[in-house]
Amino acid sequence: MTAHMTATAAEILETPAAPEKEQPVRDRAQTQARIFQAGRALLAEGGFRAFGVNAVARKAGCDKQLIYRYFGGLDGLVDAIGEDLAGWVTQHVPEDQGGRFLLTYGDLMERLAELYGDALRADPLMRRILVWELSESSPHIARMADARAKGIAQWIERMRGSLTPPKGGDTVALNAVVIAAVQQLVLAAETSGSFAGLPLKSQKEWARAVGAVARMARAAYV
Amino acid sequence: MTAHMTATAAEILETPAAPEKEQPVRDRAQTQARIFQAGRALLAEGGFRAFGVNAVARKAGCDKQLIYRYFGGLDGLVDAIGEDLAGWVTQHVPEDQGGRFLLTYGDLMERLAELYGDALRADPLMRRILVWELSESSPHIARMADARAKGIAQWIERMRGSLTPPKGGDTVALNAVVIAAVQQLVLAAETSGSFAGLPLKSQKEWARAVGAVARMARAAYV
DNA sequence: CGGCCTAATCACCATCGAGTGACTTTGCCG
DNA sequence: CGGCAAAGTCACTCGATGGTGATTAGGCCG
Repeated sequence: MTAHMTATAAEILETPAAPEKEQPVRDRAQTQARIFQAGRALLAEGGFRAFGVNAVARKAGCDKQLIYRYFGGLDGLVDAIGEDLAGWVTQHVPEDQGGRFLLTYGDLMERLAELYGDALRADPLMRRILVWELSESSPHIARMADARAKGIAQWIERMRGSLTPPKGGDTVALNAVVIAAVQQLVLAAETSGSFAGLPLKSQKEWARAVGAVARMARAAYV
Repeated sequence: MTAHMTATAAEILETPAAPEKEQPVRDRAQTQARIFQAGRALLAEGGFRAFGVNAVARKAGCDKQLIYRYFGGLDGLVDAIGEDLAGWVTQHVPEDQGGRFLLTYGDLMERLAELYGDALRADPLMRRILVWELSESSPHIARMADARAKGIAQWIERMRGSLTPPKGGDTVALNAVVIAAVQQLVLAAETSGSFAGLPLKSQKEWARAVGAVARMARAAYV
């Protein structure tokens, strides 16, 4: 609720969560980081259902009161986690060409689909947050979604280089569709292991899905 | 948990939820239907977060004990709702051609995307359940997802008539991608009102999104 | 050494959730 | 009319939750 005590994500992450000492006692920054990481872990493992003051405190191995003191409550903690994830796209979706030439705008989008999918599949926390976004709307969540949208836009901006988008195509909409498909498939893969009859468990199966997305992307961009 | 008392969805729906009498007292079928509808409504309105024995009983205007008696608990109620939704695709996604000719397989998929999107946008309950599917995996939920996948497959089967799928294309994967995109966009539209920079609030904005999906579908199927 | 600021914990509250057993009411049928 | 099974309600336990005020414990500095 109140944010007067809230520490920025950057401050917290300076201390690298210190796995060396279990209870270094009396180190505020350390404790703060422990709470922060506990929150992340809890969210990543159990989703927002398992996410609560008591649970976080238990996992962090400290009193829940400290969550209120250092983060101004659960909301503050969520904000901190969200802030930390603001630059997620730029941090987790690489900007290389994987040794291949991106000749058309379609190639570019194909590559984005591939990389975005991989990044998402490697990050349980982000997946949980995406589901969270779908299940309720709140200020924090909206901000995260916005940041991600901007990140994707920037990625495209930087990656496309001299490639020009197709003349008649509605690139914003087409991009959104590609990203949407990838996202839904990744999320569905986790819980149900398949989507609309398409199995999505093994790496090979995932490759098949990505292939389909790629085909559509390339085809759509003239 | 136990299912010995569980009534089938069909049985329940025979009684059309009787909005005429508020408290018809002492009518088991009626009460059962009230509980059933309360569960549906609660799920549709508040999602699975607001879904619980107490809440359902409150909404149904009866004692929660009856939920245990008539449905064998919350799980049983969920099962009943799920059963009722088993034929959702066939019931809610129409099988007409909207007065237009489906000349290619791509046209067919375009039409499916359109109709599936509309059906989903008109059904809050189904949307909630889709999100639910993404946030946890349970037997009920898996069954519902399977039923939906089958429904979609049947829809295509019946609609395609003499149209033949493209030779080289992986239709299963391509279809899954199209459906995935639509689904993700609909779900995102509800909570955040946009997706990856594409606004999704008004009907016009939605049409834009559908247009993009359609373009990709048509392009992908040769 | 002693005080003091602060990290951290303890003890507690109200509330809500699932779940259960005992109870009361009602309609029906002999 | 009497009883009996079914429909429905009540009252409670138990555990977990979010949230708060008072209290303890520890390091640092004069």
